[in-house]
Amino acid sequence: MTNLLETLQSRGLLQDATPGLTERLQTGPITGYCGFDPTADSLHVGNLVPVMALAWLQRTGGRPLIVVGGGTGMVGDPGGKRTERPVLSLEEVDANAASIQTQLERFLEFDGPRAAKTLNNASWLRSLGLLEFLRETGKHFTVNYMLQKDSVRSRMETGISFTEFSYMLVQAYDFDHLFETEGCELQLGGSDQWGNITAGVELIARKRQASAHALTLPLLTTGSGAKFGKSEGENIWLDPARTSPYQFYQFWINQEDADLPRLLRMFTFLEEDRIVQALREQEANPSARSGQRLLAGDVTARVHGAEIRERVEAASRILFGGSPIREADAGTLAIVAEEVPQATASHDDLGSMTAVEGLVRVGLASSKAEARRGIEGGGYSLNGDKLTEDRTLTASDILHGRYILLQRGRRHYAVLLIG
RNA sequence: GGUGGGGUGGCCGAGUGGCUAAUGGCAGCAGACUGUAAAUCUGCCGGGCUUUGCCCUACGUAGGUUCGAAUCCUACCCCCACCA
Repeated sequence: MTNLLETLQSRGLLQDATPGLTERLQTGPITGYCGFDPTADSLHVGNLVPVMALAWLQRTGGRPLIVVGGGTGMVGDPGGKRTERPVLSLEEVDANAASIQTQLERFLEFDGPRAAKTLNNASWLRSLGLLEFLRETGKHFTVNYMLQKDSVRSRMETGISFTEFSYMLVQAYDFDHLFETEGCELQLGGSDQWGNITAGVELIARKRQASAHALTLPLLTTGSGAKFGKSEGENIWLDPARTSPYQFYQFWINQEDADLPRLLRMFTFLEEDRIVQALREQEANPSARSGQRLLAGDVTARVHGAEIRERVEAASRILFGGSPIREADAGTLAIVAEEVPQATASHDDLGSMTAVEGLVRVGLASSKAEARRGIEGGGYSLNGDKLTEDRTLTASDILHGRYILLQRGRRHYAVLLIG
């Protein structure tokens, strides 16, 4: 069985780990957990880093636990926020946790001896009394210890609320609770979580004279230094209702060459040999974008299934294959129309509806003013021909009696269905 | 608590009575080049509209002075520095 740390290291998924973890792993499989924010009913691409890490934990013999923060979410993070975080009801958290679990099932095995398990910390935190907490948990920490954490220290100048100050103890309590009830000895988290995680390690050490371990994951940015996992400011979600599979696929296809080595290792389970080979192909013939195709295909298939992958690949081939869209046959256009954002218009609308209105209707522009500006800048096309000015849509714009293909830039397509 | 400095568009940061929807830079979108890449150059970049123009909203908050305020005055809130 391969070693967890070596695997994570080679996958670019290891930022830091407590010193004793290597030794501990030599003695046998470990149970590890990672917390997720249950504020949405879907994971997004940014969440995939810890998910992949948990998957590797399971694949190297461990047992992954997922904790949704229904309890910690109630305390919230007051720092820097203008409006109070909406407090979700237990039902909402449960519902969100359920849909998140469905998504996780694509990455983790929820059956068998190493079955992954989802827990909600509300179930033990909400009933926790203050005095009990202070007595059982608070007494194990000195304020001096807490003040040494970077997260606290960096806030000493500007001020930190008691709630926020205490947050690390609540998270430590989680870890201790899981240690006791699930035999969980490891917590994974983003590198910004190091302080909070080690607080849990500390609690377990003092309260139980036992050792637990921390492992942090790298903060993901693109080669250009921007936050990863967003497109035009929007999160890329796993839920097809939030981000269509086509858009999801396109997100990965559009990654830069320079990021491919990292992304292929982080977000796929492909063997190292296969990745090296793919990168070599990419370098030899970059314009084929085979690396991006491999990445996008792999991740899309895992999240949405092989069948959906076929469909979005087909649509992408048509749209980006180079042949003029006006020459596409009805079947081809039907495939495309299925996958890209679409809106409908009636035959009666034609003759009065303008291209600008069409662009707004299919969502390629958020307002008519934006659409007009975009046309002036040469940013929009209709059926593959660049729009040079706004004009009325007519019956002659309809392809195969049904479709008007609109486009922003080179990458963003949408279809207006006439019916 | 005292003294001084400051709060400007997604961020950084100019502006200190009208020519300011507000110089620059970053980010973002688009165009050219290319490979649905990067780099580079160019355009757009508060919002809306019946778009050679018009209308909203905006320079911490609330009032005030003025024909006219991001710019002046008053109060309040917050931040920073030094002092206590």
